[in-house]
Amino acid sequence: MVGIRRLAQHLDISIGTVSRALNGRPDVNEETRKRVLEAAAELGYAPNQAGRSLRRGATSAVGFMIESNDESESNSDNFFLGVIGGLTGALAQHNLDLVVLPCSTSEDPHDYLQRIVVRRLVDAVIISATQRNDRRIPLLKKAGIPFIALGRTGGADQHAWVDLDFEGVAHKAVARLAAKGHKQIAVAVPDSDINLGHVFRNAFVDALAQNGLPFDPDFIICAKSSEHGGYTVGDTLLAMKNRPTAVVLVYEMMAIGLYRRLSEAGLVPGRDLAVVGFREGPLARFLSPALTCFRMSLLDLGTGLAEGLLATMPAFPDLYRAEPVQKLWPMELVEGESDAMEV
Amino acid sequence: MVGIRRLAQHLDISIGTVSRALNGRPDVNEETRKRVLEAAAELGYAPNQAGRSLRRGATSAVGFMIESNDESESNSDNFFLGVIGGLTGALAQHNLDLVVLPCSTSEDPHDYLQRIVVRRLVDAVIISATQRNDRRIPLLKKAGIPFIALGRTGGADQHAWVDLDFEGVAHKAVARLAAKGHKQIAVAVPDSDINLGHVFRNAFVDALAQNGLPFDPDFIICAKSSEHGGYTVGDTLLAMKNRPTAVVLVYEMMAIGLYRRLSEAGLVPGRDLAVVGFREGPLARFLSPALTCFRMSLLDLGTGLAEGLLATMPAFPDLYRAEPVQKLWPMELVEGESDAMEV
DNA sequence: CTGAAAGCGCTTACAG
DNA sequence: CTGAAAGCGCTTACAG
Repeated sequence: MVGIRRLAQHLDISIGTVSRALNGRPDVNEETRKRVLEAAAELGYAPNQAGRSLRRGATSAVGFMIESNDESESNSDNFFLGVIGGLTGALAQHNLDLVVLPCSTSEDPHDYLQRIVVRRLVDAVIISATQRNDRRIPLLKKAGIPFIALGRTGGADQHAWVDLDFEGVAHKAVARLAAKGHKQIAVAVPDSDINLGHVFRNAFVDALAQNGLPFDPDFIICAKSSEHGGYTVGDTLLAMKNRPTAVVLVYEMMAIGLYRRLSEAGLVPGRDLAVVGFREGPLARFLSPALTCFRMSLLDLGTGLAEGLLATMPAFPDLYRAEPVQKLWPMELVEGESDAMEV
Repeated sequence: MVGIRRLAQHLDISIGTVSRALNGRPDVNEETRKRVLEAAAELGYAPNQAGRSLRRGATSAVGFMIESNDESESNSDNFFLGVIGGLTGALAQHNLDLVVLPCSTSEDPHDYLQRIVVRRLVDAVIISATQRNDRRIPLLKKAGIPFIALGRTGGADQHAWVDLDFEGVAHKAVARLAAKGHKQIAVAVPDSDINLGHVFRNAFVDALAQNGLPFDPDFIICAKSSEHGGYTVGDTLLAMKNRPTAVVLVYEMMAIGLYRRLSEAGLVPGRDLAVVGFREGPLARFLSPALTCFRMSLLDLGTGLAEGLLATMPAFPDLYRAEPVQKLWPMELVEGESDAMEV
C-alpha cells in the first residue's frame, strides 16, 4: 500500500506539500497541485485513515447504531435501508462517511455504544430504537459527542431528535374512523419498552377524547412488532366479547398477520373490521383489500436526520445551531379499502 | 476524553506498563495489572482507535459492504439483519468489530470499495450482491486485503465465497413439480446483472434436463426482485397462450405480488398454478395458501461467512487456511399448499 | 517486571 | 510557495 512518503518521493517534493495539495489548501502552486493529484490517482493513493484521524483528532465518520435483535429483524424490513440511503447522500456532501454499527442481541446497547464512543471510532452518532428511559442519551451527553436520536425518549428532551409524527397518525386515523361511525376503536402497540409504543398510545387516547369517544383500556392491545404480532392481535380481537369495530396498527408488518388471522376466521378487512395500518411499504401495497395507511419518504427522513445531526457538530460552524433540531416527520394518509365500511 | 497518558499519570506508572497491562501481556505484575484495570474502568478509559490502528497497522474492524439501492431496498427485507447477527457474534469472539458500509445508489460500488480499501478503514471485507463480472474481486486481490464474497461471481473463483445452494433449490423444486406431473415449468429470475440470476437459471435448465422435461426459453421470466416484480411475473404468465402449470421463484418477496396478481384473476396458487417460492421468511409463513419454499438459518449463514473470512486473515494463523472457503449454503424444502395440485 | 524511546502516517504551524 | 519538524495516542522492541 502506497503512503504519502512514497508519493512525495515519486514527485521529489516534501510530504507536507503533498498533503497540502491533496487537502485543497490555497497556499500551493497550481502546477504542483496538478502534478500531485495526477500522481495520487496514478498510484492509487488515499491518505491512511488512522494517521489522518489521529492527527486531526476526528475520523470524518458518522456512526448509525442499529440493533439487530430478533424483533427488529422481523419488523424493520426496508426501513433502515431507506433511511441509510438518505443519510449517506446528505453526509457525503460534507465529506463524512456513514458506518452502520450493529449492536448484537447479546450485548447491552448502552455498553456497546460506550465502547464505540470512548474509542473515538466516529465523530458523531445516530441512535435508533430509543427506549422510554434511554441510558444512551446521558452517555452521549457526558462524552460530549454530537448525536441525534431517531425516535423520542420519555425524558425532557434537551437533545436533537427526529421522530415520526405518531400524534398526527393517531389523530388522522381516529378522526377518519369516527367519521365513519366507529365508536369502539382498538389500537395495537408494541409490547416492548420502545418509546414509540408509549407515544402512540398516548396520542391515541388523546384522539379518542377529541372525537368524543370513550376509552376502554382493553382496547389497547400489546403485541410483537411483527407479522406474528399482527396475527395475535387478530386472536385477541376475535376473543373479545365486546369486539371493537376498528383497529389501528403501529407497525407495517402487523397488517400481514392480522389479514391472515381475519381470513382464517372468514372475516374481511374493511367489511367486518376496519383496519388502519401504519407505514405504507411495498407489502402494504400488495395486501388485498388495499390497506389504508400512511406514506412518508424514507430518503427524506434520512436527509432530515443528517441535517439535524450536522447542526449539532461544531466542526460545521456554518450549519451549527444552538437549538437542537427536534422534528416530527409528517405522514400522509393513503386511502385504501381496509376501512371502507361504515357502522 | 481520558487518554493513556492521564491514566498512567493517575497511577504514577509509565504508559508502556499501562498499555501492556491492558493488552494482557504476560510480563506485568498481577498486582499492577489489577490496579490498571480498575483505574481504566473507573476513569472510563479505552484506547483511542486511531492511535492503536496506526501503531498496529490494523484496525480490528471488518467491513460488510451492502448496497442500499432501490432494488435491494424492496427485496432484502430482513436478510441482511439476520446475517449481520451471525457475523457480529462470530467476529466478536476474535475481538473484531463489524461495521456495515452502505454504498449509496449514486456511487459506483467499485469506486466506493476502493476508497474504503486504500484508506485502510478496515482489515478485511465482506462483499455482497456479487455481479457476474464483479470488478471488486480483482480490486481486493490487488490490494491484498482479506475478503469473502456473499455470492459467487461468473469468473474462475480463486477466492473465498459463501453462496446459497441455488442448484439444490432448483433441483428440488423441479423434481418435486415433475413428480406431480408438471411438464411446463417456468422460472422467475431477476432482470439485473446480479450473478445469482445466471446461477439459478442454469441450475433450472439443468434440472429440467435431468427430469426429462423440455426447455422453453419463454418460460424464463425476468422481473424485478420485489413484490412488484412478482406481480409482473403474474402478468406475463397470464398473458401466455401456452401457459406453464408451475412457476419457481427466486426471491421471497416475489411471492407476495404473484399471489396478488393471481387473486385478481380469480386464480388460486396450488389449485390453478403451482408456485414454489424461495426463502422462507416471516412473510412467506403468512401467505395463504401456505407457500412451499426453502428454509435456512440467516444466523448460521452469518457465522459461516465470518469463519470463511477469518480463514483468509493472516492475523489469525490458527484459523488460517491455504485453500479459500467456497461453500454452498444448504436450503431445506418446507412443504406448503401452494404447489399441492397434480396435473 | 518496568521505563524510556521510537515510530506507525498523517497534518499543520513555523521558517524561510 | 515549499520544506523541515513536531506531534496526534498508542504499542512494542530494547535496556536495565
